[in-house]
Amino acid sequence: MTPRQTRNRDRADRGIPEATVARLPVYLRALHSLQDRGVATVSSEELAAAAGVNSAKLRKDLSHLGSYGTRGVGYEVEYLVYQISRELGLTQDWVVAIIGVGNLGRALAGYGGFASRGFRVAGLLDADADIVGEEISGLTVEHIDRLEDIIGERGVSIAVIATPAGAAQKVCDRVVAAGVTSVLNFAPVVLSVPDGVDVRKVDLSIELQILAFHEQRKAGGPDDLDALEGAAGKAAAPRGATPTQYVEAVEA
Amino acid sequence: MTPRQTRNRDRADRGIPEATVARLPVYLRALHSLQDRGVATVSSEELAAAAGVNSAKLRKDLSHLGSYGTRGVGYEVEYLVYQISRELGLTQDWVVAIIGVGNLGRALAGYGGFASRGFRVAGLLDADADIVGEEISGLTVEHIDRLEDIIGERGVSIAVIATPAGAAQKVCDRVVAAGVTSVLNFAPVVLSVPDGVDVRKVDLSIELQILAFHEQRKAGGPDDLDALEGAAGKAAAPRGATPTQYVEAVEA
DNA sequence: GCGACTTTGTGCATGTATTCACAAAGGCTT
DNA sequence: AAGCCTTTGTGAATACATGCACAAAGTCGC
Repeated sequence: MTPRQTRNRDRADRGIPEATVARLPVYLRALHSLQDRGVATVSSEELAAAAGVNSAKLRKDLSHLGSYGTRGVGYEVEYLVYQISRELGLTQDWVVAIIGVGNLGRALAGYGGFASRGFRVAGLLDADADIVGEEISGLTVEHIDRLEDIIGERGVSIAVIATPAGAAQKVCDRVVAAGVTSVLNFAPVVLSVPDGVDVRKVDLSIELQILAFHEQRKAGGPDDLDALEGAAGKAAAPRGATPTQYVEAVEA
Repeated sequence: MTPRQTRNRDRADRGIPEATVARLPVYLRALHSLQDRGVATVSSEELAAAAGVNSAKLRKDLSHLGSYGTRGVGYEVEYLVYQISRELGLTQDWVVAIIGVGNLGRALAGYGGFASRGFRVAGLLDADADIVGEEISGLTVEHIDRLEDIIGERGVSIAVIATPAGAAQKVCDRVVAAGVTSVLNFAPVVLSVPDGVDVRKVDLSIELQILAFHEQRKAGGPDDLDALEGAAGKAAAPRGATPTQYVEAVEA
C-alpha cells in the first residue's frame, strides 16, 4: 500500500525518513532553549551540538523539510521553530486522554511538557471506583465505562495507555474502535492494532535492560558459566539450570 | 577505539547489533509470558508473533547469541529465557538509584517491573527538604547531598534521573564523577557525558510529537499556509509569522 | 530405519541511515 | 564590486538493518 504520497507540494517531497522525524522534536527543544536565551540565529554546528548529533545529519534532516537555512549564516531560530512545529503538526492542538490513573498516570497527568507543546489532556479514566472522582491537575478522573463517549465528544485523537499490562490490549481495542488512531503505550505488552493505527511504546524496564547489557559489556561480557567447555555449548549445558528463576510478576 | 572485542568465546562473536539488543528484552517478556502459561517449546513464528516482529528477524536476532533452537521443533522456552537473560546481564543484580522524587520518581519507585528483573532500587534522592524522609515503596527518601556516599557504599551502577530539566546535567555530572557508567534520563534535556558512559533517554513529549506527526499525516499533511505560493517558500514567507508563540515552559 | 514434514539458521538482495567531503551560495569587508 | 570567508545543502561512499527464500538439520510416524 502506498500511503498518501501526494500533496500539493513540490519542495520537500512527502517522504521524511522515520529516523529524521524522531529527531525533529529534539531539535525543536534545543531551538526553544536557544530562543529563551535570545539567540536569533544558529549554525548547524551549534544546533547539532545542542541536540547531541552530528552536524551533517542535522543538515540532512532539515533539508527534508525544505531549504530553510542561509549559507554563510545559519538558520533563523524562530523561523525554524515554526517550520519544524508545523511539520510535526504542533501548530494545531491534539486532544489526549490518559487511561489508567495509577502512579504513572498521575505523573503523566501532571507533566508540564504536554500543554506547552500543543497537547491538551482532556480526560483521565480509570476502572477503579475509588479513584474515579478524584481530582488531579485540574481534571476529575472519570470511569472507563464512559471511554467511548469521552473520545467521541471531546475529539480525542491520541490515547495514552497507562494501565496494568493485563488491561492494556482490551483498552487499546476500545479506543481504536472509538476512532483513535494514535496510541502511546506505557504498559509492558505488545499491543496489536489494525493497519492505520500508530502505536508507540515507552517501556522503562526495556530501557534498563539495554543499559544492563552495555554495563555488563563494559565489565567484561557475560559470566561464562557453561561456555567453558567451548562451542558445544547447548548440548553440554544442563537445560533447566537457570540460576535465578525468572517468574513473571504482574507489573505496574 | 576498538572496544573490548575479545573474550574467550568462539561461537556468537561479540558484535551483537544494537537493533538486536533493543529487541531482546521484548522477546524475553514474551517468553516469560509463555512460561507462565506452561508452554515448554515455541517456534520462531509463534514467538515472533507474540513479540510483534517478523520471524526471520527473530531468528537472525537469536542467531547472534548462538544456535539455541532445534530444527523441526523450535526453541525450548526455559533455556532461551536463560540465554537471553544472561546475554542481557540479568543473571546478576544491578543496583539502581532514582534521583528526583517528584511524580515521575514516585511512579518509578513503585514500578513493579524493576525488582522482578534483576534491578534493585537502593536509593531515592531528592533536593527538597520536604520530601526527604518520606517513605516510598519501602525506601526512605534521602538528601541529594549524600549522593556520592550512597553510590559508593551501595554499589549503584545505574542512575535514573527524574529531576526537573534544569537540574539534570548537574546531577548527571555528579553521578558520573561518583563512578556510575549507565544513566537512564527522564529529564527533557540532552545530557552530555564522557566516553564510556551510556545514556538512554525516555521522553514523553517526544513520543507524543512523533505520534502527532503521523496523525497529521493521516489527516492530510501540514496545513500549508505559506506553501501556497509554491517553491519560493522561504523568501516570500513573513519571517516572524508564527501563529502560536512557542514559549518554552519549564518542564516537570 | 526410512522418508515425509517441520522449522531453524543464513546467504543474498534490498532498503534505510549515517558520515564524509565539497561545490554552490550567500554575507561582509575593503 | 571583487574577493574572502563562512556555512549550507547534497552527491557519493559506507555502514547498518530488514526480509526473502531455501538448504541443512532435525523430529516423528510408520
